[in-house]
Amino acid sequence: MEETSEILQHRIDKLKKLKEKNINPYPYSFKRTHTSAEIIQNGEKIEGEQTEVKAAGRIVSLRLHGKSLFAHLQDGSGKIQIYVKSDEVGQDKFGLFDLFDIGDFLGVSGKVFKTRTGEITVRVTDFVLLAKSMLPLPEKWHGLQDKELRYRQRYVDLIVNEDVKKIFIFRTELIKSLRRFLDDSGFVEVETPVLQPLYGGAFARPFTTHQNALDINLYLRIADELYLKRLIVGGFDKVYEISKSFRNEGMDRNHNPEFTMLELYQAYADYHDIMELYENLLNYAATQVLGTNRFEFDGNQIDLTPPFKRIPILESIKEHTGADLSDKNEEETKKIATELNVKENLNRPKGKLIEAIFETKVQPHLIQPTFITDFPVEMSPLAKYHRDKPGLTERFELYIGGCEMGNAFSELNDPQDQRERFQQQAELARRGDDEAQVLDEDFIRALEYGMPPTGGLGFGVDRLVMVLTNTHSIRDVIFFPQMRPEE
RNA sequence: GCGCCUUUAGCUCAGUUUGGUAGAGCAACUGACUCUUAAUCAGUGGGUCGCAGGUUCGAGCCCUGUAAGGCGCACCA
Repeated sequence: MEETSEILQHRIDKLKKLKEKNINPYPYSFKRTHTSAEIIQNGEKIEGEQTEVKAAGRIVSLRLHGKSLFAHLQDGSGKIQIYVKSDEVGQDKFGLFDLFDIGDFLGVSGKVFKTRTGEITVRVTDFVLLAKSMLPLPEKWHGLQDKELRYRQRYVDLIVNEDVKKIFIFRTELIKSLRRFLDDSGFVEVETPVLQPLYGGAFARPFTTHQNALDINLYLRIADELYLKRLIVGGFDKVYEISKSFRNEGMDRNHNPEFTMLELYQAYADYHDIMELYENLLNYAATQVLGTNRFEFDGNQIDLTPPFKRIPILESIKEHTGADLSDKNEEETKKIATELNVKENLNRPKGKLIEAIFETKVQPHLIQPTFITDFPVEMSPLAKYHRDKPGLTERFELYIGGCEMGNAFSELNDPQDQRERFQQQAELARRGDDEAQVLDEDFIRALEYGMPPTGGLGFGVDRLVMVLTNTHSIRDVIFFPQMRPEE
């Protein structure tokens, strides 16, 4: 049997007293005339007038003065101060505040006035309890600090930490502006399966699940790519999807097992066209949401004015290390990696070694938006061979503030080549790479019907939100980040 | 996976070089107070010190294990 805490017991007693007074602590609705923000916005205009306003919200502060009181009500738009006087609402009714607590929802009617200190306030003539709160809110000036509690009980975090809500509203506005740009550019927003019989389009371990009706195992998608390209085959010229993907891998401040990706595909375009599209998309979205295309991330001023710098990956390595890897074999590349003091596992194919050198020696320096292009073919099984450079593909990644912000290519549309790339992946899988991509016969069949030349792009929306809001943990841009269950 | 750190009242935190009756502020409760806003004033209650062991006459503190979380590294398009 659980012992009832002192505070909870007080609230249970208050609830009982309310019911004895025939007051429903959980009534059904309240007709507002104004939000708190609207009252404050129109405050000067309606102040002193006879117009009655009705507002509602959660009591977040309460200052009792015997026969009068001040409180703040918090609603979705902000906070509004209310002033309640015993002789205006009646002594009995005023006494109800003995049964109210910070955290309760209240609906009030009254006229707007300005206090001596200049704050727009509702002088309450009537009020009604809208919902009783049974648990105390965190303390008023330190708020809720404990990260574990903030993530597990995001609802409390949102009540008491104003900036948290701002980030999530920013997130929504950003996604809206991304949609607006793509919609206005003739892209069609589509939906493709989350539950897939095969997974593909990225290197990652999937989550698996089971469908009872068909008695088959299914995977939660790790990317939308292969289905969106099927739609290009089907005759859509420009498609995009904003959706959750799921990767069964480690979690840290840049990775949550489920995250939001935006993928887009454009027929008759190559990766040069996609670079242009992407830099314009980012410049537009940032300007729409921030009001400017310049912002601070991690102590650096970032400027999103197109065009972004473009540099092939091997040249970027040469620039930052002096090492020219273009004509080196696996053994020589390994030697160079060792000399460069790259501390990662070096017993890997050349492509992986290049990646490792790039990540440690180049990536941290890519502060201003930079397209890194022309990746080795073994790292890019869904990208077309480079039209002039053997062994490389027409692929780019964007980096901003040292963070990877997307991946794109001239999409491979040669079905025979695609089959060979899948077979190479199968070889990697046999050698123990559990993130190698699996052969998708139906996807190859789609390519065999013919896919036009196509440029495609995918990027993590969460990370874009992080960079634009100068946030350093993905958990701060996802409402309910993955946590171990309590107890 | 490895290393470091955190865990004490509803919340934010103290708790000492050297183990000796569990502390503060806010929140709560009682009373006073009709323009306050960290309201003020007087008083009161509230603890399985994450959990389990160990050392000790005695552990919030020392030791071992364990759980959750954070940070860094590794892994990871």
